[in-house]
Amino acid sequence: MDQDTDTATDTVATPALTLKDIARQAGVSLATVDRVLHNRPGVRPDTVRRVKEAIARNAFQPHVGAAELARARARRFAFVMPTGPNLFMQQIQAYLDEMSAWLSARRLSVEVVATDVFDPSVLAASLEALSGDYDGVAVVALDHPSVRAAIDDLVEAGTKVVTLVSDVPSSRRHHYVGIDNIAAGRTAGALVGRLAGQKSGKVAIVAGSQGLRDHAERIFGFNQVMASEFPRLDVLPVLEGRDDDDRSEQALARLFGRHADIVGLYNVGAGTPGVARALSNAGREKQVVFVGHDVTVLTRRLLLQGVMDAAISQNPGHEARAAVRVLLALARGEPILREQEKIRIDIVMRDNLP
Amino acid sequence: MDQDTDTATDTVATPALTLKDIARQAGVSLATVDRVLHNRPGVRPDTVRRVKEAIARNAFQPHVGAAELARARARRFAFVMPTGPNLFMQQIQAYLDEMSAWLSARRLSVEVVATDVFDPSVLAASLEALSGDYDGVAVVALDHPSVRAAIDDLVEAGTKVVTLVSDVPSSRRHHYVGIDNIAAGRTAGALVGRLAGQKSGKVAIVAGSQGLRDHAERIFGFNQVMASEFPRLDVLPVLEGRDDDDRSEQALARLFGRHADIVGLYNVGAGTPGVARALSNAGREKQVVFVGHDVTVLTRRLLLQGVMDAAISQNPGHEARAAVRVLLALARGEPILREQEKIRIDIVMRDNLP
DNA sequence: GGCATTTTGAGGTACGCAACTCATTTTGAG
DNA sequence: CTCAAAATGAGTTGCGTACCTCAAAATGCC
Repeated sequence: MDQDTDTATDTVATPALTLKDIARQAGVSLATVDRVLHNRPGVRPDTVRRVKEAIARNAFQPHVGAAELARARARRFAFVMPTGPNLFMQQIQAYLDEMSAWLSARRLSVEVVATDVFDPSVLAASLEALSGDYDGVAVVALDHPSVRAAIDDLVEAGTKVVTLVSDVPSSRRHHYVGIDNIAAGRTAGALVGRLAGQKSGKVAIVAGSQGLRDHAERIFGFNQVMASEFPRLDVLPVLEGRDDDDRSEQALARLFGRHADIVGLYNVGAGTPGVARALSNAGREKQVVFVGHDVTVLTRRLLLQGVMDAAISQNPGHEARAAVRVLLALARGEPILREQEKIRIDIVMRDNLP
Repeated sequence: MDQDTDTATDTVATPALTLKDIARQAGVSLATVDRVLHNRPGVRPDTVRRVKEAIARNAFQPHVGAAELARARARRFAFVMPTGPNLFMQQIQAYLDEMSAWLSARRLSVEVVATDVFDPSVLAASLEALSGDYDGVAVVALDHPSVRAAIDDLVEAGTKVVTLVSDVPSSRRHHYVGIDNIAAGRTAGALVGRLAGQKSGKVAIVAGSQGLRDHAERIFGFNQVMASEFPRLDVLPVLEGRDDDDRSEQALARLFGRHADIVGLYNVGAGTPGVARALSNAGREKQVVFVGHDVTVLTRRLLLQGVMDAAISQNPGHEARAAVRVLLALARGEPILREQEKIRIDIVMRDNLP
């Protein structure tokens, strides 16, 4: 068998060391290695150093399976998410359900806590109530001082905390699983501008509320791009639809009445059904470039019909799984694969619908 | 604490059964359950049924950690990939390297076998040579009868096989990790057509070779969309650049000389540096919509400069990790999370550069 | 009904680590 | 130097599964 003279083999991973080997190398007992590994007290600093060196020198990784097996209690994670009919949140929950086999094979439990995430004090109270019972918490967080305090308390108590979809950058949360909303807004702006072709005219924006951090950030990014790259397009004042179908529809219908030269439309949040209705009632589906967020049953149909031109999307399945994996890695003390857990800004058009 | 009257908790996963429980429920011994679980011979069909029922009834999942710990030998996977300076393949390897800690914590080994994947007999021989030594093989496969036979042999021998980036649909491979190239071509077509605005004119295509399955499929999808949706654009015959910079540049330069009204350009494979050079030498960066594939150092720069308008991309990190996870799940007999392992067609523009 | 054959039970060992106890050694303060 | 406190060693148990052996029971065939 000499055919493989032009093939090379390169080993990526090898070891097979155990804690016993580390103990021997460091010249200490298993018990001491264990103490160091779990930063338990009662080890002289110098000894700690020797053990850590031995671990580093061998790039030793404790066997995940063995560690998990040896644990006394199972790990519990909580997902704190909004009540109500938000489709995107429902999708995240659906994907959590889909993981149940995966979770139970690892003896993990994930509980969904539904609460009013828009009321800071209610949300903060819900978070405080979790203290001590969970190894990790993922939360769709409103950025508010009392929420921040609640998060910091959890972290202080040793719970791993991940913010989901919406971040609280000033808190001590360990990780944020979600997209950069300014970049998402910029992307929407670039799409509206470029898909409008050489046309000039006005561009409408419908948002849930400018008080929501993610909506405000998207609008900011959108305007940034429009101002610098598409001066021929004139951005109208933001309509606030409160993510409500009827409100959005009516506001937009009035706007269409006043302006005949609208060539672009950016829907920042939910309320897509109402926006689409207003658009078709005005008979402008074909002339107006319509960009929105998230891939749902509805936006999928609108894309296929050509009413909607592009959807900016963050993959809910990815977010659900990334949040679980990050919490697990944090709890185990494993490194996080940043590349893997980063949520991308997806541009979805008709032909690359997932 | 009654504040949480409006919060609900929903448990996603619970159990904590073991094999012993299953044995008791099925009225058999542990040994018999073990025989059924690993389909070892010597169990009456009726007994098998009873055991399987007990497993199903309880949605029992063997503890992954315990199973992994109890295994005698470690699992070995091989990645069969092209030799040479293909940037995309190098990225996949880099991401495999990045997983080394993750792998060794699970006592998995991944070896990269470099070979000439474009020569069917060499590739087939490389695959045959792996037989028996590996639990799983991921291969960037050329679609050719002898390669298909080699894959089928591996599968026959009990090795799990995943095709990577390029598929061999007619083989018995267990899974394909990669994108739908027809849809990718369609997406490219839609982008070129829409970003060209109302302009009419000619569209150029540069490919590596129409003999490569993925390139041919992309071109097919591209033409499909152009014909049906952008009749005002005239697609020129495909230039073959063999993924070579100079060849691509020269061919394209000649084309620019002959046609003054080129408004769109689709680069199907590699050779992007040459394509970009031809474009700027002709002084047409601004008038021509340029869409290509993959996000590399180069395409990133071209996107930022505005020379390139969009890149269709498949995430190499995702592909590397998905291939490993799929092989592992197959080897363990775990279910595959299809949603998670599906490689999406990413549209990357300047503002959503990863 | 006796026999060979198939099926099943019972039990053991090993895997690598967490978590614990208790005895022993080392250390530093007085 | 003495003694209490701190640091460490040695050892045990259990986690849930894979994999193995050997004996016992059940089955089917003539």
